[in-house]
Amino acid sequence: MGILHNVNIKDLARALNLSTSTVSRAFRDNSDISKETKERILCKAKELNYQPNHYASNLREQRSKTIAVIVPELANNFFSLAIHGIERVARDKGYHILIFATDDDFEKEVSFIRHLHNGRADGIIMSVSGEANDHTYLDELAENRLPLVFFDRVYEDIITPRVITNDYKSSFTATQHLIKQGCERIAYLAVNKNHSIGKTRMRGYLDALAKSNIPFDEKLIIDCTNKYSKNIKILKQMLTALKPDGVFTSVERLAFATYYASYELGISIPKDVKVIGFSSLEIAPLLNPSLTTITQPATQIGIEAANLLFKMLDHPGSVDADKRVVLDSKLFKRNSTANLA
Amino acid sequence: MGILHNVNIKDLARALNLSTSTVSRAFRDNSDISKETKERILCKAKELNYQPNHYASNLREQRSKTIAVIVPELANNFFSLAIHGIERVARDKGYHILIFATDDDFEKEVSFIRHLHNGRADGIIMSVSGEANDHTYLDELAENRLPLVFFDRVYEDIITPRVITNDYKSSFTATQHLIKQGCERIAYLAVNKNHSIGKTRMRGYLDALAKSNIPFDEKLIIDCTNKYSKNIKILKQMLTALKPDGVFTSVERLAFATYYASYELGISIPKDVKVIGFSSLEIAPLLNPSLTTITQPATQIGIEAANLLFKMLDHPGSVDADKRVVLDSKLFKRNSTANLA
DNA sequence: TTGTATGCGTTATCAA
DNA sequence: TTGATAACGCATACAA
Repeated sequence: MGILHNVNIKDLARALNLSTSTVSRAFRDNSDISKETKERILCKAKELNYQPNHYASNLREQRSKTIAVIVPELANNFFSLAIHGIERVARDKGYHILIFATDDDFEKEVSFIRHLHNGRADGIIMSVSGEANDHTYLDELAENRLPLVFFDRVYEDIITPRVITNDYKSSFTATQHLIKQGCERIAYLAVNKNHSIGKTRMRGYLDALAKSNIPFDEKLIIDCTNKYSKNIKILKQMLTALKPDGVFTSVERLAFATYYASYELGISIPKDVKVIGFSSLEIAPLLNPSLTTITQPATQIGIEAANLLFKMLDHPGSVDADKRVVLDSKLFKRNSTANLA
Repeated sequence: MGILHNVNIKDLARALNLSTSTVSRAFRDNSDISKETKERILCKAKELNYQPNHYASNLREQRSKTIAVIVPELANNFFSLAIHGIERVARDKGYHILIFATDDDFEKEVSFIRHLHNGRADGIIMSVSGEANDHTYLDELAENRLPLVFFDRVYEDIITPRVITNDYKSSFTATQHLIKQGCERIAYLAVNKNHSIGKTRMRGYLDALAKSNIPFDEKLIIDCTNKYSKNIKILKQMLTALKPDGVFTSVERLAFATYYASYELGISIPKDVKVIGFSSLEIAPLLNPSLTTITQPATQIGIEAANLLFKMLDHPGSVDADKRVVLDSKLFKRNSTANLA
């Protein structure tokens, strides 16, 4: 390793007997510069492995050409795919992305957002952590906060563009599907009942029950956690005590937990209990039994969110603050909700 | 949105009737400054939401406090977990990570690496794309290239610290396991036979066959691709034409493809063919049938790689260039290799 | 077409 | 303990 003196624009200029401004011009498109000198410069630059210093450029130009992506967690198929979509758009635009995981910790979220006002990112794409807190901190920054786009998990009362799916409709459809397959005691599994997404999805569930005149049993609404072992305990308890014939999980992870709990208890899916869940798992067909899913267009959500942000960056004012893009999820019927009767 | 003039150190200094140097000192630990002024400054900073400009600091300090992570792909459980490990260490150190996915494209890898010599990152942690190419470009940068740590997929001939698993041993064990379960015609599925990891894993397979006096049939070495549909075609062809009784996949994705192909052909796992694969899938027990895996300590690999890099950054010269950390993978026997006889 | 000079926001050196 | 000043590497306005 040793001394790390990367060659800078001065070195390059000296090596070419040119001024730094001329060299600088060779790397920008619009400036006046003769073809030959430009080629000479680019050639020498390659030879010396010159790379314009990112920090100096950004400081000078007052923009970073990077966008920050804040998500609750990374080990999650939905967010992986969404980030992938964002990354594709960003790359096309010559931008980089900086990823932050809040681990569903509100403090971290606030800290990240505040921190980002140091010029490190030109804009933010975020899926929020929770909303049991006072998040008006976003409004406090309002006058000069960074361009911000929400996706999937949003704060309803913060007015900024967002890309979401039709969670109410999807939940309604999912619940109806369970009912059609013969379920009458359907448990609803949520991680955080107060989360905007948790609430919306639950409304769909409740309304579907009502429409089919199935009485609502509050005990069947189960509040789970983010801890695997704790969830298994909760679910085993739930499955034995309440004997549901259907389980609707509002989050992918809880579908897996339901499988594990059922295995341990010797409860058969779908014979004893049918399972449906929101999930972006690509190998859902390979599960035992294959899992019926409501699948969000995760990559597309990322793409739309990025497009929205870039529109805001490229043409300030061109995107209404209350703009919302709503995409449709898709129901994939598989064996975990098969009617064996 | 509007004008984005973040408050800078000058604004803050003016608001306090102090010089910028004094203000700057308040944010550094070692400098002399009176307790009261420091508190006054920090308080006002909070009030005005002042964040030291990241680019200016980095330009001035000549270090970025970020490390770059280069991986072949992101939609991969192993790399997700490894990145997670890296991120944990980096965060503790007050560093950020910048993630780059090469999509197994060697050109991109070269371009990323070159690009990173613009001061954007202080070091690089990388899992390489392929090695069918001339990658001595890394050596060309050698004199003043960034501190670099390889993990999992490495270039054998580039001398830099690395964190790997004992792939030879794991493959040997995996193949032996299949043999013990009664397999005699074991197909070996690789994505790139020339890849360092592909080669090492294949040697383990070959030696295990030899040790059990099972003749080696070259046709059973299958070179697959990164395209799902193409792989399915290759595997269906292979399963029908060669009738293996065991399949050893050197990459997670190929195990899934084998499942799909078998489903489509009506071939039963594990009755007709047993399957084992390298995989970091956490829900392997939920597959149909549950998948026997060789699982690498992915998160730990990331942690070790990051620790190594930070050691290099903190104490230049303290890590030998040929340092290698070797971790053990673990074999999880499940139903995909069950002996039903 | 090319060169000179200035400033982006910060920190370190030196002087007060 | 605090302040003035220069420098980090680059890009632009302006001069040549």
